[in-house]
Amino acid sequence: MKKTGKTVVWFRRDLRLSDHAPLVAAAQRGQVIPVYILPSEADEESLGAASKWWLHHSLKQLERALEAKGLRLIYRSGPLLQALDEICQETDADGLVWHRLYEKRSVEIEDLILQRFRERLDFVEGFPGSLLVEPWSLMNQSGSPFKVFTPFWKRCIQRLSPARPLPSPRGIESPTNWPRSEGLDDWRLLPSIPWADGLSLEWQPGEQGALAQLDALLGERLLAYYDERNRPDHEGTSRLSPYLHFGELSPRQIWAALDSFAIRNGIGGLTWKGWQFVSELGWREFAAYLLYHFPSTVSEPLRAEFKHYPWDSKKTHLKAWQQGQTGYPMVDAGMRELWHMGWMHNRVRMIVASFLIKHLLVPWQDGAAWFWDTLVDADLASNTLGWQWTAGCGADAAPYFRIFNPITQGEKFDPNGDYVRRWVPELASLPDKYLNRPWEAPVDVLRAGKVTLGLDYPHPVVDHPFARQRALDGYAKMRNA
DNA sequence: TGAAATGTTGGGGCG
DNA sequence: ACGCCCCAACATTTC
Repeated sequence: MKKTGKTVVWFRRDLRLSDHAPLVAAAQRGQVIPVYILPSEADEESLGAASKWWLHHSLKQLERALEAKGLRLIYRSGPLLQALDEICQETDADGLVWHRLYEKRSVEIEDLILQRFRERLDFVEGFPGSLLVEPWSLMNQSGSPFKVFTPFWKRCIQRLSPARPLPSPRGIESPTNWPRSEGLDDWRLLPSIPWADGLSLEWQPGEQGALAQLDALLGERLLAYYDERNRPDHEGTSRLSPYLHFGELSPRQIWAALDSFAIRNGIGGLTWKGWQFVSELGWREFAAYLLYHFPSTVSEPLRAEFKHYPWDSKKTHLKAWQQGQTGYPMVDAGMRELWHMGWMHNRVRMIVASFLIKHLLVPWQDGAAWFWDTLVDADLASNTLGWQWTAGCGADAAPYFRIFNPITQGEKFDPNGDYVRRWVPELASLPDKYLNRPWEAPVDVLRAGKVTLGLDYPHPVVDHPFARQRALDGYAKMRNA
């Protein structure tokens, strides 16, 4: 092997230049060759439509940021191992670095890479950084993985290193000859239907967008987070999830930003309500942790007895849910927000998920698949945890009998009806009293609101008390089986 | 980060 | 003054 000091930086879900340990390490060695490889289906869960849209724009931004440093971003297609092999040979690189990912197949591939390339190259390393804590480094007292959030997170916090985020390296050496690159546009990541127009209005993918969003959070939003995070009618949440998923921002950067915000404003200590937001980062960690230790939970319930739940998967019901036509305004508002934004408020995610699983008895995997396809923040670990949590079959899950009432949840968390009226405009003229229960409205109220049920807006697909009882009966049946 | 049924308490209307 | 009922408000239990 010839020592060249050239290093391939394999970008994955770390589409940023700051706090990027592999990039820093590569820049210290010598010439840097940034590469993004579109994984083949055998390498990774194939991306949903919304994720593809995001990825396209995020890569464009990364490309631009690298250009400003005199670098290019080389595009290649999988299989990953082969593509990495080729690029290293073509460029004479003797180094290969990347950020670790933690899904099962990614872990396996990284092991293979280490085996195969360590003999040939001078420097081969996967860096931590996508998570705050490596999943294998944390076990409970009996040596098995945590299955409950609170003790997991307590240990996590104890373990956290106070390391500061790394600045983006300056004066990176670029190679004299650039290898060939595929064209990003040729990958056709953008959808062919005009669906993504709404996404473009709502989101700014890329590192700059991520930092702007973080900056917007650090102020009133963060101070009010504890009280506002459940209000889908307000901008109460951080909206950092897609940036975190694609690594346009690292959890360590967020942690550090929150820490210095607290110090600047003289609000420290564990009592500060702002730490509620940090615990949301904790749930992200917990999700990745669980998926690492229990990879089968992508498709199988963690609690095995749930395999016997008597699902009733009517495709018509699934479709009504997907299209936001269930006749329950809060549910439909959420599903339409999802379609328009590629995103849904977390409180509403819980409501629509509970509705699909418990009111319609559709298997949670079908809901997870729809979220996977339509969310710009679709994340295998978080999606799996979220759906299993709602279904009651996961770790630290909501008990099965905790069935959200889509009517009262709407009235409680969208008290003025702003959220429902925005996404279900055909009901906008109804008074608050009937907004979440239009089928109870007297005929003259419906007429005044210009609503004809079954025509402008659907009748409820199921009766709530009936559906609730049916779900509970199913639970009893499962336990007896 | 539930909802609904059931139980308890206390004020007020009323005969 | 008293008992009775109703019901809101809150607490507890159950799913």
